[in-house]
Amino acid sequence: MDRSAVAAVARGGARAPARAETRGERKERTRQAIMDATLALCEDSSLVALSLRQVAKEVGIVPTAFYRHFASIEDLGLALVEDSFVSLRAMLRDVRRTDPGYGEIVDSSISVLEEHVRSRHSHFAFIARERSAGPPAVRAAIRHQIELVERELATDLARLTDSEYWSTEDLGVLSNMIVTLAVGTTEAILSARPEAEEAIGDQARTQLRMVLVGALRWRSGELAAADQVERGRTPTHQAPTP
Amino acid sequence: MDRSAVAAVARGGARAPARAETRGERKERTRQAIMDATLALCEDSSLVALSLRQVAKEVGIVPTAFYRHFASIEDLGLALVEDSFVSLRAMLRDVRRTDPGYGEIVDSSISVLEEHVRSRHSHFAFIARERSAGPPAVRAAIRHQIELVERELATDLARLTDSEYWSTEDLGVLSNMIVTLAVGTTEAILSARPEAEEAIGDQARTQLRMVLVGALRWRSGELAAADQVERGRTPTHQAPTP
DNA sequence: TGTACATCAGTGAACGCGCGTTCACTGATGTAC
DNA sequence: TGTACATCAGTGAACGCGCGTTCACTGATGTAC
Repeated sequence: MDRSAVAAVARGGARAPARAETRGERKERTRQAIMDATLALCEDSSLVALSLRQVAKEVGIVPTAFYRHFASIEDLGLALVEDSFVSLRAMLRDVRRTDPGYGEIVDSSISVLEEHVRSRHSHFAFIARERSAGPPAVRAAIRHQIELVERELATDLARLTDSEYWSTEDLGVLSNMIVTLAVGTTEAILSARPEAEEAIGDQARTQLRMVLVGALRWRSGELAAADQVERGRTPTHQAPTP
Repeated sequence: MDRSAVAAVARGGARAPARAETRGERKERTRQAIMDATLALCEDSSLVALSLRQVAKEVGIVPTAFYRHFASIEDLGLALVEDSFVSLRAMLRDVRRTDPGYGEIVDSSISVLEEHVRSRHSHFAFIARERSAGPPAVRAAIRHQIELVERELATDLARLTDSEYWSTEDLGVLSNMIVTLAVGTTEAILSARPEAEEAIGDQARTQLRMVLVGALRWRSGELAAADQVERGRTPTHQAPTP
């Protein structure tokens, strides 16, 4: 008896394709099935708790067939990092596509985040989870990718701010903060019940506004802003002394 | 042959105690040894990837003796959450002990964070890691504790801000943002090489200042601040229109 | 203080199970002629 | 177009190993009298 889903489909068992697949196409499809199954299976634990046999069983192949595609679960994890960051970069592209002069950067950016986290749920969950819990190589790969995103955001911010007031270093610090908040918002959306999602989005919008209000008042290399913070407890509504 | 470290110590094998331990004291010591060993073992993976036998071996007891102390690894995890938040709350106490009028809240708070993350390294790493990767019950417990901390911080902030400008809701949003940044800083310290720690602390200080500058300019229920952000790209140095 | 019994932290054998990995294999697909 | 051979995705048996959990046990500590 043949219980292999992949093999069954290959022989036209389900939705018979008009044209027979080539060997390469079928292999690619199995590879994708392995990656999809893995994302689903580790959704509520972690890659480090997942066995090759569980994955194979979910896909409908024999455990040894796994090795035709990946050398190990860790290797598979690295491929999933690649895929997940393709999703993340698609999101960044959408964020940038918004006209930055339109006056609603904050609202639209968070909306784009919400939308992508919803539609690419498992990719974003994978990044958020394995970032701190994955196998060492996977963790390192994710951290590296996030660092790249941070640097890109810093150069975006450089275009939007006055270079007279903003040092390269402080742009990096601001970029890091925004990325940290985005990661936090993503985690919140992922772990919240669906009806709470809107509230989380609103919170994120408010946070981003608070940060940008601070950013506009910021002047690198001066203690004025910091002094202001620590001197009074209510807004002074005065211009900072240059 | 007896290779049980616990048993050996109990019989005075190492640094013989002046007074014989009671049965209860010895049990408590083994319990602590289990918790310490677990923190050490899951340091670079996760609780979900840890076996009862690994823990028992590390402690020097037979696997079945584990059950005298915990019903399962998950149960042990919940005990570790308790312990870890004792460390975290000790940190919060130290943060609050700083005179809030002293004018260096930011510097001293981050220093206290750095200090505690260093000295209670494994507790903070445990929270950061299992928060998103632990067994469901452990994850839930950590999220609950963090939520409590967030609410406490919100009431602290209420005392430091002008209630005319700040709604309860916005205080919660600000509190959530500060906690998110603190978690991010903790993760960064934990995963950084020691020589990079100072730079991370400086970054955290700058971020907290940026946020507080924004917070002082914030006025709940008004769009003024947000409009400001989106209208111009350079600081206007003008008072927000009320 | 001495004795008899209860408690219980830790032991050790045993169980059935899922694990990663090896190996020789099958048979459809692909290719050279 | 037809044939002979090569490739290789997936198979299935087998391995030794570590797993969680059961069970009856040991012997030091604790307690009642």
